Amino acid sequence: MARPTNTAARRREIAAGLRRVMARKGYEGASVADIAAAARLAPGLVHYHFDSKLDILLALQDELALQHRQGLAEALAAAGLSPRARAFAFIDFHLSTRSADPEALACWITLSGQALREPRVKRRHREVVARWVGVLAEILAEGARRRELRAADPGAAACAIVAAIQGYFVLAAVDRTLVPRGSAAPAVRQMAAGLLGTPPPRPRRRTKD
Amino acid sequence: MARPTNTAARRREIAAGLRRVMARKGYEGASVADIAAAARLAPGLVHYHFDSKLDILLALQDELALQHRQGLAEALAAAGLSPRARAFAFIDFHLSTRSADPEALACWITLSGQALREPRVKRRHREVVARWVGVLAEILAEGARRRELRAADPGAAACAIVAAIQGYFVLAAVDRTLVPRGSAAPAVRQMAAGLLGTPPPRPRRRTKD
Amino acid sequence: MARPTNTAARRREIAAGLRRVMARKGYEGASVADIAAAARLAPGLVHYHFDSKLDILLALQDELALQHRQGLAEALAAAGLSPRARAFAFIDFHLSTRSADPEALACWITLSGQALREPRVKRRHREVVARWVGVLAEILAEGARRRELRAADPGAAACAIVAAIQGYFVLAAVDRTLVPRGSAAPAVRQMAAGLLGTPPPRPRRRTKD
Amino acid sequence: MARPTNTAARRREIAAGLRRVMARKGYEGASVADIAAAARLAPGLVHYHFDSKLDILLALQDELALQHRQGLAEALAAAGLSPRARAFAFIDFHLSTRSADPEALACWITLSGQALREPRVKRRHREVVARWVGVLAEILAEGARRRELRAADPGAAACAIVAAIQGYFVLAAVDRTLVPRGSAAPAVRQMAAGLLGTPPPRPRRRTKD
DNA sequence: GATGAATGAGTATTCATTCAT
DNA sequence: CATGAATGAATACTCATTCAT
Repeated sequence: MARPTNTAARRREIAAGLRRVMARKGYEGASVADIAAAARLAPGLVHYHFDSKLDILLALQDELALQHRQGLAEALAAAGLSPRARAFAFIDFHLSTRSADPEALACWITLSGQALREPRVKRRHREVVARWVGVLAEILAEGARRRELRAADPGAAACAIVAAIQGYFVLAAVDRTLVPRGSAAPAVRQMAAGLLGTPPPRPRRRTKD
Repeated sequence: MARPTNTAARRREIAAGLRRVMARKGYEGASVADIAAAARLAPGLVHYHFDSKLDILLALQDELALQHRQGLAEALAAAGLSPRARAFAFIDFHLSTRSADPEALACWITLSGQALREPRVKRRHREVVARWVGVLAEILAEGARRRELRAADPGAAACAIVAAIQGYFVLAAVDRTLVPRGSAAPAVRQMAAGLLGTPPPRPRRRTKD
Repeated sequence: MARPTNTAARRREIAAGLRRVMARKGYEGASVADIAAAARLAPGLVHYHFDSKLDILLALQDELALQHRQGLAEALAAAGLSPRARAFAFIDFHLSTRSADPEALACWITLSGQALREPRVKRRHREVVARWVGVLAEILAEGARRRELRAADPGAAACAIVAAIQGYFVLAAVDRTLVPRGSAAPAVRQMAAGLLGTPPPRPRRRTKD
Repeated sequence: MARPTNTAARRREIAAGLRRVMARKGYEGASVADIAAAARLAPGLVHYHFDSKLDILLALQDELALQHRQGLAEALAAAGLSPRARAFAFIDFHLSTRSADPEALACWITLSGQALREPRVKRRHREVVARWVGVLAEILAEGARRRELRAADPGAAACAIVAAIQGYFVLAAVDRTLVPRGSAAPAVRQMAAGLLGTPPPRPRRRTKD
C-alpha cells in the first residue's frame, strides 16, 4: 500500500527550521543546509518539498500570519463585544509581554525587509498588513456607529495604531533597552485614546515594554 | 610630489554607491561589484578605501545619521522656541512629504534589519535612535516644565512618538498604498496630542502619508 | 535509500590532488581549483569535503606521515633484530634510491616550510619528526644496552642522523646535482659510524645520492 | 644639480623589509604593501626600485649569501691555517649559538622552498650552496694533501657535513625543542670526525643546539 | 520519499603592478 | 624620486539547486 504522504508535516518542519535560523541570521544568512540542520533533515530533502528557498519563506510567512490571525481572534473574542474594549485589546495583544515571541518578532521584521525587494513576499505582506489594519478599522467603524468611539477616518486611525505597534516591534527587536520597560502598551493606549476620543478601559493584564 | 589624498571623497562616493544599490537590493544583495559600478569605480578600489563591506555600511550609517540630525536640527530651529511647536515640528519633519527620501528610507529600514544581527551596526543604531528619542524627550521635558505640555514620562512619550514614526516608515517603505495618502502626519499629531494633553498647533506646511 | 558515504575516499583523492599540485607549485601556489582539477573533481566539491584548504594540507600531512611510518616499519622489520643493523637500515631507508619519491619529498619540504608559520601544521610536524627521531633513538638506546653501539646520548645522536637525512632531502629536492650521485647513504652511514662507535654492516642493497 | 641617486640604499632597505616580513609570513604571505610598510616606505616606491616582487627576493638572496660568505670567511680566518681546525670551525660557525640569526635562518629555509619552484631562485640557490660546499671541500682536500684528514671524496664529505648543518637548520627553525639544547655542534663535530678520520680539536667557544 | 554527493555560479577580499601627480 | 590611488585578475569559500542511488 502506498505510504501516506507526510509532505505537509515536512513542509511545516522545514518552515520551522527557517524560522529558527532566520531569527538569528536573517534570510540571506540562513543557508538551506542550516535550515535542514535546524529541522533535523537531510539537506537534499528541502528541495524535494520546496522548489526554492523563497518558497520556504513564503510558507513561513503564511504560517506566521495564520498564527497571528488566530491569536488575535482569540484575544478579541475574550475582550467581548464592545468596540472600545476590542480596540484596546487589539493593542494589548500585540504589546503585552505574555504574547511576545522574540523569534516570531525577529522573523516578522526580517520579512518586512524582504518584502521591500521580493515581489511575492511583498504581495503577501501587503495582504497580511491590510487584513491586520482592516480588522482594527472594522472595530473602529463599529465603535463609531455605536458612538463608543469617534474616529473621523477609521482606516487612517487603524493604520496609525498599527504603525505605532509596528514601530515598537522594530525598536524592541533591535534593542530592548531603547524602550522603557513596560511603557509600550500604556503609551499606545494613551495615543489611541487621543485618536479615538475615549479613554482606555482598565487594562485586564500586565503589559510589556 | 606628495600626492593629496582623496580618500574622504572616495569613501563618500562608495557609501553613496552602497546607498543606491542597497535601497533596491538590500545589504546582502549589494555586491561589492555592484557598489563599485554604482559609484563608477573599479571594483578593486572599494577595498582600497574600505577594509570590508561592513565598513561601507557603517560609513553609510554615519552619513545617514548625520544628514538626519542636521535636517532635524534645521526643522526644529525653524519651529521656534515653543516646546509644543517643536514637538509637532518633530513629527512633521519625519512624516512630511517634502522631506521624504525613499532611498534613505529604504536604507534606514535595511539598516534596522542589519542591526538585528551585526553588533557594530546595532551599537551605532542604538546610539542614533537613542539620540533621536532623546531630542524629543528633551523637548517634552522642557514643555512640561513650562506647563505647555504634560507628559508624565517624557522618555516614554518620546519613545512612543518615535515608534509611531518608525512604524509609518516601515509601512510606507513596503507599500505606499497601505497608508491612506496624507494621513500619517495628522494621525501622529493627534496621537501625540492625546499623549501630551495638548492639541497640535496649526500646521505650517503640507504633510504626507 | 540511505546513500553510502564516500567522503573518506574523496578526501584521499583531494589530498592526493594537493600532493600532485603542491609538489610543483607549493602550497600557496596550489589553488583549490588546481587541486580539484588534479583530482578530476568539480571545484565546489573540495569544500564539501574539506572546510578549508588548510584542512587538505593537514590531511595530506597525516597521509604522508602514515606512509612514511609504515614504510619505515617494514624496512626495520626486514633488517632483523640487531640494533646496529636496524640503525643503518633506518639510514638506508631514507636515502636509498629505491624508496625515493620525489613528489613526497617535495611535499615534505613544503610542509616543513608551512610548519614555520601555521601552528596546526607545526604541531603535527613536530609530532611526526619527534616520532621519527624517537624510533631511531630507541634503536640506539637498545644498541647501547646490548653494547652493540655506544651513543652517549641516544636522543642527540638520533637527532643528528635525522638532521643529516633531512639535510640531504633539502639539498636533493632543490637540485639533485648538488649531491654527488650515490654519496648520500654511504656518507651518512659513515657519519653515523663515527657517532655510534661502530662501522656500518655490509649494506644489503644499492643506495642513492 | 642632480640629486644623488639613493637607489642602492633604497634597494637594501626594501630587501631588509622583505627579510623582516618573510621571516614571519613567508614569501607569498609578504605582500608588497607589507614590505613597504616594514621598510617605512610608500608602497608605490617598491616598484620604482624593483621590477617585481621576485626581484626583491633575489636581492635578499644575494645579500644573505654575501653576509654568510663574509661571516664564514672571518670565522675560517680566525681558525688559522690548519685544515682540520678550519673544517671544525666551519661546523661551529654554522651551529654556534653566537652566530645564530633566527630571521636569517627563517629566510634561508623559505628561500630553499622557493628554490624548489622558481628557476631564478633555484639557480642562485644552487650557486650559493655549491660555493658553500666548495669551500669546505677545498679545506678537506687540502687536509687530505697534508695528511691531516682523510676524506676519500672531499666533495661528498663536504656535502654530507653541509647536509647535516642544513638539516639542523630546518629542525631548529620549525621547532627548537626538537633538538636537544647544545647538541647540534658537538654531534656534527663527531659525525665529521667519523667521516674525516680525525677527532675534532678542542672547541674554542660555546656552541648551540 | 530520503540521502548525501555533486555542480557551478557568485562573493568578498587580496594583491602585484601601473600610473597620474 | 616619491606618493597614494587605481586596476583587474586571482582566490578561497559559500550556497542554491540538481541528481544518482
